[in-house]
Amino acid sequence: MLAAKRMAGPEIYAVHPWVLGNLGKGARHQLLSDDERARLSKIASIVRFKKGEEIYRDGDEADAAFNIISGVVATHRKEGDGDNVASFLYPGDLFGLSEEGCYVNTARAATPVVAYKMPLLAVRRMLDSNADLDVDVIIKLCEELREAQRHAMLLAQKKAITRLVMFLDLQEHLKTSRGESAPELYLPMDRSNIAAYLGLTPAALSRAFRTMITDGIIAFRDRRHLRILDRDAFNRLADNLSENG
Amino acid sequence: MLAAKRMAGPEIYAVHPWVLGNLGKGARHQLLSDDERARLSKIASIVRFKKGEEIYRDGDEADAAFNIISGVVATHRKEGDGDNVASFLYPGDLFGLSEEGCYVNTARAATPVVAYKMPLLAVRRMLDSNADLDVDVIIKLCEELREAQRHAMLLAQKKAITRLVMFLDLQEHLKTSRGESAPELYLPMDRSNIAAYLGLTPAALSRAFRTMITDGIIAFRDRRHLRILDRDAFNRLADNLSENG
DNA sequence: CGCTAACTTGAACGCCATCAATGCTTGTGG
DNA sequence: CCACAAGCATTGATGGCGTTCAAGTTAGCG
Repeated sequence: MLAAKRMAGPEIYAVHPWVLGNLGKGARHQLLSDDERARLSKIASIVRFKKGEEIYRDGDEADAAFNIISGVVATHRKEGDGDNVASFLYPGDLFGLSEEGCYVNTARAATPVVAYKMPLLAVRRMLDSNADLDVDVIIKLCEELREAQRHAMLLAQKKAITRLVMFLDLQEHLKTSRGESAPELYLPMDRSNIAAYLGLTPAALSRAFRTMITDGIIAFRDRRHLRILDRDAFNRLADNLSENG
Repeated sequence: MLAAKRMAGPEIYAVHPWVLGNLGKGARHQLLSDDERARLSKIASIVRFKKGEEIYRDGDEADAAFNIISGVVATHRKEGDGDNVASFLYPGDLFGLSEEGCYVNTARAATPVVAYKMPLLAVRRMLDSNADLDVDVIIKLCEELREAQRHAMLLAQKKAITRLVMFLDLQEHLKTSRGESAPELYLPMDRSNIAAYLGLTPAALSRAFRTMITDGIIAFRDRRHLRILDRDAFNRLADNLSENG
């Protein structure tokens, strides 16, 4: 059901770190040239995963990197009380590359997923012989770094609602950075996945949603589509965060 | 009290990401060649900061990068309920580089600090004209990324003691990666800084310490030096985390 | 030696985890 | 297309833990 794509092959999107300072109006750009995509597609194969299926496991030998075509992947890490979600990955994202030797976290399909699978060895050979890709890797790493730091700041919040607002805010930025302008926010992943990302139990997440619904700040059309009704109240919560009133 | 250094100039240390997979026995290596250090030292000046002093502030125009000679720097970010510590930076660390345009967090001396200050423009010129430094930047970014992800996983823990154990574990790895083998752990920063890093209040941190002391797991010589007495109990807590026993 | 800031400790409250039961969706097979 | 089953989400009740506010103590520094 994708819009027809003339050009096949991996697509890696990222915001250019030195185009904008903050996560303001950052749009994501295609990092790969047509030539690079063509060469990558020669060594890539298309793989499919059912929702909930494991793509790779913590400790497995890292032999391939993945580039998402459609769907959402969640990377997990088992810690103390169950496993937490370290990141959500969307179409255009690349994962499985940062590791050498063994994967350091577990990747699982949060929705049905279609992806390019590329043998790590071949990718690394390309990187070695192509200085241009170095810059791309740096850009991608910067993006992942910023996201990890945002995630940490989110998790440092003490109240469930605060974390949820930061999460929704982040999702909105992702949406606009993809160029979508729908008034609704789409949350493709399960509640339990969101809860794990927020460091909460599903029950606590549900209550936080309920509170915001009762206060008339947000409304759900169905379990995955929500709309922000009271933008002022929402921003008041969000501003709390980035500017500490 | 540093060992005499024949060679002056910036030093940037990092673990090589593809020497070891995990944070196992990873030792940090000097990334810069003597030549690079010599050239960097030409554009660097030495600056000093008193404990608590602000090095740069969120939103300031980013005009310089810093390389720590001695002391500890904490990067802060103001969020919802006060400001949290995003990272601690030690001698050999480089900071203020990831940004272009404006600093995205506030850096503050957690102890008295001596550092090299390098104009960003000059550093960037060097990077552009020197492909070797690209790899160094990638290595450094990988390291920061891993650390940010560990921080997030730490913050996803629900109990104060769990977070504290993960933090102490991390400090131990840092110590061994610096090649130190003292039986004591040295915590140069204030309690309030540690609490902010752990996403806790100083009160909660104090209670977590007290519990571990009462249980005979750790003991303090003074406020900054502690020793792990019951390694088994400590590891049991730590293993809890990475293996979900 | 006294001051100040940081740390610790105490008591009460509030929020989230936990456990358990109900209700809703989704996917499967008849 | 419908019925059923299994998983997921919500809701309720309770208890533990961390926050909060405040007082007392210690450490660090002039």
